[in-house]
Amino acid sequence: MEDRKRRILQAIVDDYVHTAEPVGSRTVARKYLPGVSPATIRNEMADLEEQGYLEQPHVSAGRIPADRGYRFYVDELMPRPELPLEVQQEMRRELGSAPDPDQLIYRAGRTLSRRTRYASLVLKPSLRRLTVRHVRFTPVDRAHVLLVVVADAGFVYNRLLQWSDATEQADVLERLSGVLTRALAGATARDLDRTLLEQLGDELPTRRLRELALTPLMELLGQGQEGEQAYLDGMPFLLEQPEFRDVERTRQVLDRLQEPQTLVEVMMGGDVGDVSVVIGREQPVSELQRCSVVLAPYGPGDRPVGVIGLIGPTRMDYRLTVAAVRAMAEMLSETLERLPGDN
Amino acid sequence: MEDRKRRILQAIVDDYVHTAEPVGSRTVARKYLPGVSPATIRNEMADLEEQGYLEQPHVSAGRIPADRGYRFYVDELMPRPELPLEVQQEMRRELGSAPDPDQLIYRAGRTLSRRTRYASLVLKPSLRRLTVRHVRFTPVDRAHVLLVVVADAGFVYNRLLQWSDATEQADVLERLSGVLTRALAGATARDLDRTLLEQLGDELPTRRLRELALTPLMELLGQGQEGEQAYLDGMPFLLEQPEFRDVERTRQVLDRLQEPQTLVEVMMGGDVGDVSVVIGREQPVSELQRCSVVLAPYGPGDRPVGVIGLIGPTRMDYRLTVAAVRAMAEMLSETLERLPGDN
DNA sequence: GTTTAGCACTCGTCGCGTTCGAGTGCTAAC
DNA sequence: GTTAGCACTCGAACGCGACGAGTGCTAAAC
Repeated sequence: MEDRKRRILQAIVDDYVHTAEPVGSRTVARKYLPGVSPATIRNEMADLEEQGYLEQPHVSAGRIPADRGYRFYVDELMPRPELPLEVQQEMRRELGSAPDPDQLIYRAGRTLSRRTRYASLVLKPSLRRLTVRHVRFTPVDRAHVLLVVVADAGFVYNRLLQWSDATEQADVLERLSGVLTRALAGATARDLDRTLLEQLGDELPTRRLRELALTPLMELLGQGQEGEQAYLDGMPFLLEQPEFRDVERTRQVLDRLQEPQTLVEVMMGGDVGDVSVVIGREQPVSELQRCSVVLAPYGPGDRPVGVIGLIGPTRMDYRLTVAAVRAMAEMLSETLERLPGDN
Repeated sequence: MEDRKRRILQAIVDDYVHTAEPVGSRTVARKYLPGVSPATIRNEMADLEEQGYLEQPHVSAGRIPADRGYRFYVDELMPRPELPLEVQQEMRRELGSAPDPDQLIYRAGRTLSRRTRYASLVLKPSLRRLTVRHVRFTPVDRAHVLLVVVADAGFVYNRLLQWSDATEQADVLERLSGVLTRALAGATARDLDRTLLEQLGDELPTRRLRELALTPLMELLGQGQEGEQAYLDGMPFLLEQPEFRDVERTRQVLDRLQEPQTLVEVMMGGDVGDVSVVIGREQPVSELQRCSVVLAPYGPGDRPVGVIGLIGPTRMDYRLTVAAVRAMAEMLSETLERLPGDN
């Protein structure tokens, strides 16, 4: 694309992102390309529209970026995403030290949405992606045993099991916990093929134990996509955006967004590597076609285990959101590696 | 209040709740009191307004109930709250059996909001209100220990502790867990005065252990109001209500409602006993003055440990919401007592 | 004394036509 | 290839009148 067209597209995206008003040729000429006349810009804009980068809400309005325009902007035109150092520090402070990783990722989402004024998404790592540290069967009352699996970074997964004579079997449960912890510690779900677990089964005294204890454990370890947990935070920030002025349309979006299934679907749409941006219709969920999502994987060290991100109207501040999501994913990963920090 | 006035007030509330339109004397006469002329009704309505039960949006509109009108309705006029048996069964089915109590209360909120189309509130019991069943210190990695407290009904509370040489001290942690569990099992936070914990301290080998282990445990057990956790679900349902047509006002309400602090505050406003209804301005939070809240305590057996409820516009269907909240609180309490149920 | 018919009055909503202006595309000149 | 000029489009804003729901008051009826 010729340089002037790029500059015009960039000008339109920049302006539209901040004003939410269609941008006319006059505005572009005056504010962004003082050397060029509106008429020239009009010609270029007509070209850009024909190529699908821009669209016109109606004849007598200016242009607004189309999905393709945003895509080009994000890939080629956008200034390097950077967050003011002070904002970064504030985010880090707000993230602070949480009492446990669940709280930590929850706070990460919260801070991210507070700081950017878009809604945040967080995907909690499923046990499948983590390394098991500890398995523990704990009697709760006569008829119930709590299975607790502690994983990497201190993520905890519980399951309450029905169990007759739980209290009498305290020592059995104790031994069971020991055996399973020794066997599984350091293993990821991937390592745990049937064989290993069946071998384990042999170590357990009775067949009954095998069923009661091993089956739910395997379920917990192998839980599929329905086991993924996702949080959404900062919904009300979306209402600040003029595109959500229309309550009926907004309701449909938010309705869909409160379905955990949708969140998981949306967050699975990112690349595995760095920050990824999914713009408007690139997204599979039809109700969210006017929204964009910025996602980044996080996890202790470099191992991505979960996803964190932001969702907003396609007219979102990509530079800000990409910078913020990247920064937060990094902070979160760091913190998860160092774990709780001080206090 | 004379019978006719009561009937008129009831008619106005019933009608307004369903239509969201101010109710005129003609409507009342035709639909609810066919024997009486509109003029008579007008006189009565003027009285009711003077006494603060009704208000008039503007001169040429009908009347709508004032907070005081709703209050009288809820206390005296409302038909006995009852949920169709099939709805109750559907709710019970949806609540079903959850893998752990956290999931259970989450689902309870979700189902409650789905079924009533208002937003649901759930207050998770703080450890202070529960009985301790099990205390467990689990090494996670070299530098961290996870403190897990299992309480009544299988509620789980975690805290990640910094700890040097955690792995080497596995057996110490093991013994520590045993000692503390034996000492604390069956105790509520109330029983745990300083003395008991200090006695415990004597049983621990080193002063270092006392600090590392006991301090966070005491914190966890005694955590005050900031330790309360609250969930909000079904926000988008509120957008279906015509009073939330105005985005700006709605944003303020939702903004406030996403503050966990607010939720706790709101949910602490209920009575301890049965279902309680807090109407409009009776509520301390100024942004929620046009909202009402229906709350009920829940807990295993008859011991209330948490609160569940609904929030909606003051023009909410009190009969439905009271019935639903009551039913859900009962189901939840039952389930928490019986615990996970089958599967 | 209570109820009701009649009536003048209020006031918000809706539909309609007008104006205004931002922005465009096209044409012709530079 | 660029730009000035111009006719044209069309949405937003405004004003205006008609409409109608609903009221309060008065006076008559019960």
